Amino acid sequence: MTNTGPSERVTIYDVAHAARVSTATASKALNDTGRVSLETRDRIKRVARELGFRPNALARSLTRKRSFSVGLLTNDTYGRFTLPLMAGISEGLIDHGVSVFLCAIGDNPDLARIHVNAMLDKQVDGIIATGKRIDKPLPVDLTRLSVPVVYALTAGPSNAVTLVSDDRQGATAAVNHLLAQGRRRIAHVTGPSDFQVVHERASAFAQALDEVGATTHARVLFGSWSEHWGHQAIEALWSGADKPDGIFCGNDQIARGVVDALRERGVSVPDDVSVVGFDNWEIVAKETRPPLTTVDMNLKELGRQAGLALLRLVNGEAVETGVWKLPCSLIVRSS
Amino acid sequence: MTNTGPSERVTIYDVAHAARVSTATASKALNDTGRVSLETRDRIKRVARELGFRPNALARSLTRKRSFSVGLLTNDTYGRFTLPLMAGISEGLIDHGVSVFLCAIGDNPDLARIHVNAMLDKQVDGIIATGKRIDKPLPVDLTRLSVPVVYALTAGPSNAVTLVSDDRQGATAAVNHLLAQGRRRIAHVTGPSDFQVVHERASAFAQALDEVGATTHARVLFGSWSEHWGHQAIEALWSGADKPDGIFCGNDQIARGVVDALRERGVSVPDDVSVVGFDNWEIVAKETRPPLTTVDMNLKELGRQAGLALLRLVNGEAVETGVWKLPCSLIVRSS
DNA sequence: ACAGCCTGAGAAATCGGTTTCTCAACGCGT
DNA sequence: ACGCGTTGAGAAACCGATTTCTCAGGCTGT
Repeated sequence: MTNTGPSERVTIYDVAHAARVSTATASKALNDTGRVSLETRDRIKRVARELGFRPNALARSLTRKRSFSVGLLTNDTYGRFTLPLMAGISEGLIDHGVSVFLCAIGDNPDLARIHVNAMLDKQVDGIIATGKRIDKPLPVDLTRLSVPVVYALTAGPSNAVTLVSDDRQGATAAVNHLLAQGRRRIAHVTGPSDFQVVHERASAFAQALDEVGATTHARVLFGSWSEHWGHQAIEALWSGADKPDGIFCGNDQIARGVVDALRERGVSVPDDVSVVGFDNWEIVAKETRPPLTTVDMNLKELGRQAGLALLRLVNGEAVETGVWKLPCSLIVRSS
Repeated sequence: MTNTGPSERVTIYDVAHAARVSTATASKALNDTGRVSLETRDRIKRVARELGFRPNALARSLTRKRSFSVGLLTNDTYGRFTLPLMAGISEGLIDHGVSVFLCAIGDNPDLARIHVNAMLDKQVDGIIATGKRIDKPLPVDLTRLSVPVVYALTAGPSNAVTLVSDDRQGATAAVNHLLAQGRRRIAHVTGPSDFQVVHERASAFAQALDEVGATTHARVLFGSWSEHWGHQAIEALWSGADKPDGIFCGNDQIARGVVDALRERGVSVPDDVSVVGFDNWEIVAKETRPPLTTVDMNLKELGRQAGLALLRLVNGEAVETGVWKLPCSLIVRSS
């Protein structure tokens, strides 16, 4: 029963011959197109199944002018954002028979160019550009391509579809959670002020406090995206009077630093101070003691939507351009 | 100067027509094959350049029976291993015009089957299977495929090429580093005992100590791959007499927990105790206080080699089967 | 001057499908 | 019995390359 030889692939000619019809009829039968009697259609399908026929996607793509593959460009080397996104894209597209070429281009424009050209040569139906931050574009111009492009978590031109998480809504949910815990002296320890998301989150933070009239104790501290900065911030906050009872952090690493620093000072989380992070990077959030309450950007869903949006563009369907903000979810743990 | 219309692609017919030759001659000229006069060859190449001709890879693949794309299968959802590997594979293959289909299959056999079929339909030249651990296979059988398969960081059949990091060598380097610091009472805090790498590292640990006759104080503690376990292990070690002055950890997360726990006990790292981790997961290792000395598995290089090995198999070249162990590097930081 | 070889180039087949066009056979209404 | 529309199926063109085969013309040797 061993499969001798390199198992020559079964072509549509083999199927047609075995079913005693022409390849034209075979093709029409297998694709449920054209005029073929039900009887013949079934017979051909049965024969195809028996022979284990699998159409050569390359040949099909050549005439259909659809390769059923798309390119995914990323400059995220750690994969912290890319892989969840990728998983979502892949999941959303595999149902439509679409596969994904992944290209990690870093910040190298030449490498990016090479990869984009390779993808275009392979006739990708479209491209998804992803990055780490929404206010910087990838190091390559994708606006003059002959295929549609969708941007996710990276800056795109205004006439394109760009998907991002709704950081404002996420931040609001985080602050409202702190308020619901009865916290009123809330600080925001966040990343570098040249990130657009930093401003969005900070502005939502301020507004949410404003709405309950709790602005008196509101403070925003800008720094870096590191645990180290979380420590420093606590040092600064605890060296003054009016210590906060709630801290909303710009990401989980900062939150991790904040929680660790508080513990080292003997401040109990969440009894004395409640802390909320951002990103739901499980490897950090779950290992923090106590596990971190944080905002999840639903990257997988964002990826799915990006994939489906690209598919609609490929099919020539109308798609609303501009920035799509997808909701974040608050993941409540013990902090 | 705007690009009106969907910019019809330039085909080899256009080039041939513009250069007043047949497509046969054009093809031969552009590929530096066949018999074409130098003069004609140059003219055709010039025309092709002027027209911006880029051959349709699909059409080319159809006759050449080489798609110049390979599939990458992974069950690693966080991308901690996959993305560096991917970057290496991609980097090694792009020079050869080969692109990579990435499929995240998790632990779902059906999904895996679907993706493998999609890749085969798209005529991938080969497949690279990657995972998180070398003693478990992916949830799909790749042994009866019509294309070559290379395994990286996952279990493969013995007659295939499997690339893994040389954990024994890496662990030896780690222990020797501790010994070079003058440490003699060394413990090994590592992951679950049902991981093969855990045994390899532990065995290398024991052997390295044996060679300098320092086995008296050698202890191996098995646990989980978490920071939490690092804390617990320190608690256990410090509750007895004969506390270690050097700790080799099974991964960076454990090491992170160990270092944090030591700091909380007022034990100085590295003055009182030296700690070495494993993985060089920078996001953990660099943020540990002090930054972690750790073993890097050189995953990018491993990926590059996996890609090149696959390419050789695709080209029908002889490749030594079995397990290839690639060296690890010790990254010395301050711990 | 003629057979034989080499060179450069094109015609045509091919890869594995899809799609358009054509056509024979059949049913139906009158 | 005749015209007409419908149906099922095949022949052939096509997608965009590569590759084999063929052949005219020039060169060489005797």
